[in-house]
Amino acid sequence: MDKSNSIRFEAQAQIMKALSHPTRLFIVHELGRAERCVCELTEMVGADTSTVSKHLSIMKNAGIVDCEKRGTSIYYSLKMKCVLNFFTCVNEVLKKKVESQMVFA
Amino acid sequence: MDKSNSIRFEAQAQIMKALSHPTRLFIVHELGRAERCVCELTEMVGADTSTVSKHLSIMKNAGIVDCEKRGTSIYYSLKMKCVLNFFTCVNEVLKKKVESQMVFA
DNA sequence: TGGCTATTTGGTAATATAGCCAACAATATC
DNA sequence: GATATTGTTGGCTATATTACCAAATAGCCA
Repeated sequence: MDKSNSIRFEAQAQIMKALSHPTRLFIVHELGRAERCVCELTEMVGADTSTVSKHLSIMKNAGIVDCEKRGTSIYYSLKMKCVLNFFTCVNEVLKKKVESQMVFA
Repeated sequence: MDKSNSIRFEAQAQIMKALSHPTRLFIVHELGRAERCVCELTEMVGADTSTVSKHLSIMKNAGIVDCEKRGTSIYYSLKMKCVLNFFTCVNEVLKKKVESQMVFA
């Protein structure tokens, strides 16, 4: 693994990491439907505002979401649209996992 | 976020987490080209065998890779082929990030 | 100005992850 | 059987992540 590749894999890993938390996946899922302000997401997630804000900031830094201030609120939107396609792929893996585990049930 | 969705997001997050480490991404990339035994991967990665073995075990549990014993060695292969497409998506995000950071350079 | 509302940031404790070494298991070879 | 080769697992330490609370910041409106 040479240096430039190692840098690339680290950058990719950072994006994947930003997508590796249930709450963040929920938010991505929700933003795939419509943009939302922090307070709406906070309500939906059911956690502390600061917690949700931090999740959003992680995804913003990773380039997954974008935000725009309008009035009092900050509206977040999904920038990385292609991630939605990937969920199909992830769900297939999950389906296979469930099936293979059924063998032992 | 109702209960069944929360379970689904957690399951998805586990798969994403298994893909959130540079070394594991390197391995996925490599297995996308050809199957490899642990010793080959260990050599390529340049870490302890136990470290590589643990990375592989994490991905195996997640359903991302598969393994088969042949002769003395255990060959790992990529089960979740669709992940390779996703890298295109991730790389686009990276490209956008680099471009947007250039504005401030 | 002063008080709201919306959001971010810092601090902290609990938990999870990563990597190395050592020990173990399985198998092949002499 | 003894020994070498290939992988996995347990133990340990260092580091990272998460979630909450409290405090700071920003903009709006009376």
